[in-house]
Amino acid sequence: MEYNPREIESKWQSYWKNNATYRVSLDLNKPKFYVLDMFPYPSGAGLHVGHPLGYIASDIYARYKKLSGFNVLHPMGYDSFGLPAEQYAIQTGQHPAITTQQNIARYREQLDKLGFNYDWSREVRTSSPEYYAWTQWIFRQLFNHWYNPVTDKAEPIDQLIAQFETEGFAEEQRASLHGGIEANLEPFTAEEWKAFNEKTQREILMNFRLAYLGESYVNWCPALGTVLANDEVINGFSERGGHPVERKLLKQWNLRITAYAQRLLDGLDTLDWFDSIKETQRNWIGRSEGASVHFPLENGQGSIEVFTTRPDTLFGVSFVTLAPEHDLVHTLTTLDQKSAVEAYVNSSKNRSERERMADVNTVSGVFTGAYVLHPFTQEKIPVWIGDYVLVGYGTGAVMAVPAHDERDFKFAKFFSLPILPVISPNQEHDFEEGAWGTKEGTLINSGFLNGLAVKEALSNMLDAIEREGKGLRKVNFRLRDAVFGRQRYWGEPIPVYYKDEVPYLIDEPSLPLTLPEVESYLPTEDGDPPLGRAKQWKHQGLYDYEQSTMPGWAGSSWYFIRYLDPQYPKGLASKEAIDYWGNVDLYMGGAEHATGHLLYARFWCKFLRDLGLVPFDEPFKKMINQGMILGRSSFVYRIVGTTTFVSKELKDNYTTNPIHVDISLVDNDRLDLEGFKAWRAEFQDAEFILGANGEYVCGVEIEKMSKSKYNVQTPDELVERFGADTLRMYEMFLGPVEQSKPWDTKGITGVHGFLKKYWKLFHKEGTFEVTTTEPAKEHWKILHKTIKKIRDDLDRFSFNTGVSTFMICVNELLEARCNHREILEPLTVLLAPYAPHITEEIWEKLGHASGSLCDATYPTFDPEFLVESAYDYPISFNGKMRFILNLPLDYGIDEVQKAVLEHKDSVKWLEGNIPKKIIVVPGKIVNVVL
RNA sequence: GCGGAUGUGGUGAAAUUGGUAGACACGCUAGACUUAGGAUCUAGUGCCGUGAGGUGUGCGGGUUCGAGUCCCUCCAUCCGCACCA
Repeated sequence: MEYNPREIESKWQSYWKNNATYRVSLDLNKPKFYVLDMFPYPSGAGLHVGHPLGYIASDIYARYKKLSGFNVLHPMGYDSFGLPAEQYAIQTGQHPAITTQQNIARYREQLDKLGFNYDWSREVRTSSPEYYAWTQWIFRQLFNHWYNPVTDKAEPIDQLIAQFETEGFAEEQRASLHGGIEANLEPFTAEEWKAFNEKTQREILMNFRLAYLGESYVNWCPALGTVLANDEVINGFSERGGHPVERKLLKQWNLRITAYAQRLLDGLDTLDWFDSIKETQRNWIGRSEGASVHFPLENGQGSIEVFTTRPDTLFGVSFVTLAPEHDLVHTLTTLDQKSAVEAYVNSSKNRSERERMADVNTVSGVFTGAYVLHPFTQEKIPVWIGDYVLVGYGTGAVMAVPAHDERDFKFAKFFSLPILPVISPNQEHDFEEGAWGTKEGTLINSGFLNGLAVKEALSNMLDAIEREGKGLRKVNFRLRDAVFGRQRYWGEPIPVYYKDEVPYLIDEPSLPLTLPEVESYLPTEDGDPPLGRAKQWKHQGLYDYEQSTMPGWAGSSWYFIRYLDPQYPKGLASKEAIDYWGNVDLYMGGAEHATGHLLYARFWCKFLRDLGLVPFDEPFKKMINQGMILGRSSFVYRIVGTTTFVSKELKDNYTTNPIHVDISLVDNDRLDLEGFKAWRAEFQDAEFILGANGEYVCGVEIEKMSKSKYNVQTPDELVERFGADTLRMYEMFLGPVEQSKPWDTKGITGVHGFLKKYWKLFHKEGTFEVTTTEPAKEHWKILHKTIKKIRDDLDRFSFNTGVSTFMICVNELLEARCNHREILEPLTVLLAPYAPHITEEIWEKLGHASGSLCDATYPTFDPEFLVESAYDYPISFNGKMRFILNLPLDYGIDEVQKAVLEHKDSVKWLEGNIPKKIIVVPGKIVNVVL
């Protein structure tokens, strides 16, 4: 019987489905293991070979854990809200729910063909109302909680209200707040609080809520009619569609992720993730330590607060710069400067992010006419405006020290402002040429800091600032609060309605607040989001609902919890399920979510932890990021002005144009000539100038997979031709799973050949035949060597070397003509995670008529079988290996040395010299030093 | 500019703790069986050299009996961030 993957695979796929082989349930007698794939967005294009790479790796690992006695949770679902379905709806009028449903069906079909061990009874879809009811529920909690900096956790807003009613809001409490809470919030007494009307009270509380309505600059994309997150904007263009993006001040729902900045940073140290991702998150959170310092206005009307990481250079301040959007710009500008300032502020407002980014080197700014006083010297310091200062970072104002900061230097040079060195560099430096930005040197011109090294000056100055009430030590984060509203249709409705323009939450029993039907998915004529078209959609028939929907990352920020108990009607998941399954032990997915999904999910997890809803602080303990699979495009070379195509090696003899050719017409870079002519009408009369062997050789380039480049490889055709087991093993064989690599089917025959050889081990002249006789020592050795290596490779996620190990094992067993059941049966279990179909078939043929191989036990390694009495020592002379010498392993160092020197080949390499030293590492190597 | 990663045959790669560099596979070369199968089997295949041998892990140094692996300098490529005070 021939190995027939198509027959075997459909047989076992139905078996697994009919017997619910992969369904798992809570089992307190077994240790749990949670393996999770980042769930896909079901796009219309279906899966290409890049998608399953991570799924295959996690599937192998999940099966390995299962066979090792763990109760393994391995679920799958769909991140099914998103812009593409909405765009499609705008073009065609088809409801996004229908498109999404169709795409999911296609994904499911493709996934099923690859033989994954997902427990599909646990499927979640972020767009289903049963699921997003709980996404909305979490929003309610965020709205109803604030971050208490004293206890360092989220607490019910009712507790804060109770405190306001008894104690009011004191200045000291205001000072201790952090995490984006408005700095200009005025203190009030309990009596004052009680006297406020409801609207005022709610406005004050909005400053504390973790989900809050706030005015902020957003990335507005006019073409898409929506706001985009920073990570959805690439160089001033939308990630999707490539439309221009501009800055716009908008009232938006925000999540106060900044309250969790420190915890998000600290948590990274506990995670088993790649350093690159952790480092990216650290940079994104961007913690910097320094001080906020007040510069009193010359006219006595308040002060400008700046943030600096270099308070040691305070005596070198020659001006203060405000961001154009800074609140004080209008009040402090003098009459003479008014028109110049207004012109500048307006021009920078109209300058999009894109333009500002494009010319980083252009200096622009304007003098306000106002002055502040230096906090220590009382000298007059001019106040300027410059758009190199960002309103969203620090206080939106900087103290400019041109001698020691490159940007301040450029600004000072451009406007001929004074440059005052306050650090004497420890090497040659010209202060006319540039800033001395490093923290090395000795303080000069700096009053009480003179003579100190920078480090000492820093701490002295910080002490002085606090002691003299000029400011405070402060930690600043680059991280901004996350905008939580999108002007789109296909997302979770935000469970809020408005009464007198004040937002109120929908009651918990009324959730989910489902999406209304609309006749078009475009923004309204008035510029309202698509939900504005649902005129009858009102709370209790009276009050307008919020018209924004949640961003794409809302549903994906907690889906890993829903899988634990996906149908639970009374909460995110039952307590028993959460306590048993806990957080994710292995998370598999792309590295592109480093600053999006992975940060938001960690934030929500910490919040839910604060509420006591989950017992863990981090959602994903270990993560592996699979590399991207790139396309391998093929080219033909058309001689200009003809329909003649020339083989690659001859193309330089002609003037040619390269043309992308569909990779299905190319095998090992050789073009299928007839197929090419039939491919497109314009090529039907094509003629070819062939190269050696009468073949047409195509050119090759590595590019992203894309329809227009004809280089998309879907898994379907490969599964059809070679089977899922071959594709699974081949994707693993390509290289380390975390590495990006071009897709290339060249090697797939090698892996397919391996499975055929494995099949051949059990068959003699077409019939299944294994012997129950006792295997030879050599056979046991091959098996246990393989068990050890396979387990080691799985434990370090080295799937590519695992495949090689199986190849070596099967080659050796064929060579040794081994068909002993005692060897081949454990080998079958060992291989099962990689190739689940063929091994099930063999398992059945081996006589396990009932039950699945999935219930077997993974073979364990017994070192007994590998014990050797002798070893092939590589003998080196001066570090160069010269010959192999087989010696007993119980030889002592002296005996080894003696044996080496007595060997006939040693005479040649000694060249009559007496060795200076002979290094013997028992069981490893011998090195003779001459 | 900052941060992270990578650099090994014609190709994908392996070498887990400093110990035989190139396992495994593709491709290629030669052969066997056959005559259309995208099959199977055998042998060879880093480079130079007929050979003995020499040489070889981006470049240049260093540590070591011994370096792909550790240290220093430089180069190249990829990814992320980027006026962050």
